Amino acid sequence: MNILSVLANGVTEAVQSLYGVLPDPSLIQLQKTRKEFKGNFTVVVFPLAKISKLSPDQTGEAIGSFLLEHLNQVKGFNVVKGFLNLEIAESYWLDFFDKAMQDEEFGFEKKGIKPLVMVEFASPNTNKPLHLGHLRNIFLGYSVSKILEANGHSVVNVQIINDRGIHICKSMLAWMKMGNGETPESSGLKGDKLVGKYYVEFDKLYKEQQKQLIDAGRTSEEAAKMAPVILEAQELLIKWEAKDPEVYSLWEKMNSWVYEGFNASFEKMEVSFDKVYFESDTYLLGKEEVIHGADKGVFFRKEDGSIWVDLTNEGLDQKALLRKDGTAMYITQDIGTALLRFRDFPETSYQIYTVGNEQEYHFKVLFKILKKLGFDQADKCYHLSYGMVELPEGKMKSREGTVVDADDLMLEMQNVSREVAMEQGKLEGLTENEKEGVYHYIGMAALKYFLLKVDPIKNMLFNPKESIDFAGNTGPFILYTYVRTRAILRKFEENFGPISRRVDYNGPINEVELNLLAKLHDFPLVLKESGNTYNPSLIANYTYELVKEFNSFYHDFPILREENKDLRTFRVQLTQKVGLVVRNSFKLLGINTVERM
RNA sequence: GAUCUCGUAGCUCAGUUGGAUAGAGCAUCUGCCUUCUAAGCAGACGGUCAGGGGUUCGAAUCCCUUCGGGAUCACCA
Repeated sequence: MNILSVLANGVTEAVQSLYGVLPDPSLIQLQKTRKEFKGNFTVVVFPLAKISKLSPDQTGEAIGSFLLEHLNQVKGFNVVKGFLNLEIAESYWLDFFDKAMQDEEFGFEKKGIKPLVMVEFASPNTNKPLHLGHLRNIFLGYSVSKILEANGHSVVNVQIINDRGIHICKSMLAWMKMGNGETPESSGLKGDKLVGKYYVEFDKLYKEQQKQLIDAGRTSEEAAKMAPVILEAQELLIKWEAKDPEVYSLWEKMNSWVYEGFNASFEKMEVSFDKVYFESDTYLLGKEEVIHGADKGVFFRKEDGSIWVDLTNEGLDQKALLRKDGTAMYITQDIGTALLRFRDFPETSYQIYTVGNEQEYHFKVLFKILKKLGFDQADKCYHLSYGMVELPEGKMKSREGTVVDADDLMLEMQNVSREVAMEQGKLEGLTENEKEGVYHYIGMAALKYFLLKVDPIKNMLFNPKESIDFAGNTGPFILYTYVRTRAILRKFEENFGPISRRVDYNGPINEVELNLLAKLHDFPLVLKESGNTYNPSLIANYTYELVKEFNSFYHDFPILREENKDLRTFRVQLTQKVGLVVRNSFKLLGINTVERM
């Protein structure tokens, strides 16, 4: 049984036996003892003093004595201003550590004991390359998926690619007009970059034409509607929907370039998907379902033929689902996608959509619609919303060229990492290839940790000029500590053979060792909490605290140089376990560890 | 205008269901490498937890209100 429940039960018994009242569980408040006081866990006495009708300090003393007498895990206590601080016996910590040492998957639930969860993330449009905002999305979604898995769920990672619509037609049109048959091979450009380039070209041309129209006396609204290129793009979309062979094959060709580019980026990011959905496969299904819903009377038709849903009873608005010309909208395809997923994975318990917080309203509406259509799964759809990544000058805007390109940033991180590593010069003996691998991993650790350590719901700031730190509360700092643990273990094994998984040490334990054990003790709780709240930042911050504690230990006490054999082994075991928990935590964040740096 | 969300040190962020004297990193300053990797450790400096009111034995945390930033409220995606 967990020590916290042991203590809670003990306090309950104490109150009942001392004061004859069974206390409500909410009155038993246990927390970790603050550093400046002696003890490991603290009982907040104030609520219990109401039952005892004695002063908090008297009550604390009485409960403390009771626990000392009845629980062998408690070896001492003190009462300070209404707080009962309990000291836990070393035998409890050592026993815990012995169990943890034997549990390779310490803190992890057995995979698959909980129901299947679908996690959607990434979900790019095919007309633009990936940028920093996507990185936050992708790292967040991937990490949440890993965390849920560690909490015992089966998980499928999916993404929906918005591969159809006016946006890709714009790129296609510009390529037809100005591309001269350019391909990724002929230009040396990554496929997504090439297609993105023509999207920008389109926009330039479009703006020029609008300006001419405005100069000729049109309003800006009129100009936006009548510029020749936009009309051409719309025509292209209609041809596409009619599956015009020429248009369709161009669309297929350009999208395939984009996917090749995306896949190269995903590989660098070290993420993967179990299934990819395409809007072009789901929008017709969505249309059908909307029409079906209108026929059933779940939705209603306006005079012009457009189809709407009325959500005013749910506190929302009316929302269009199908245009008067019968074409699909953004939400139409989302309905279709959800449907397809329910069919593909009927055993799914939760569906998690990792999408930015600007779409909160959209998902509220979507889930209500699915519910109205009679899908019970709608109750188990969850919008994992996250804040924007802002630049010092505000939001990233592609039109103003202030987007931070994902590939560029990843490359930049690797470069910085190389520079720092060269200065340190600790990688002698590795081949150039191995070194580049290390630089890459360190760079990705810096980037991923930077984006994941912040609470997802908050907007966060990225300052390109300052680049991402490698010291302090950062990925590389944590990696560095991991590498230290690895070096110690290597040397220990060279000299003394394999490390035992049984903890035979009987104490004493010094304060820093105890802090480390207590931190390790927290790991399963943190993992559970981060799973319940879909929040990787809890893992990130936990890992940082663990590593801080270890560095302090490493600095103050000899490990390999410890002469007492039993103590040396204990400290090496502690080192090993810290290293493993760091590595596993980083896995949950989607970060790979390195052996040297 | 309505709804949602955020506001904690110069900057970037932590702060578990309300608990003790609000914590880290960066930046600035000071020590510590012939001993397990100094991308480290230890210390100093730095706060009206946006302002005001309320609930409570106790509030950064809950409620009300004002101010400030962001987002959303399309037959755009």
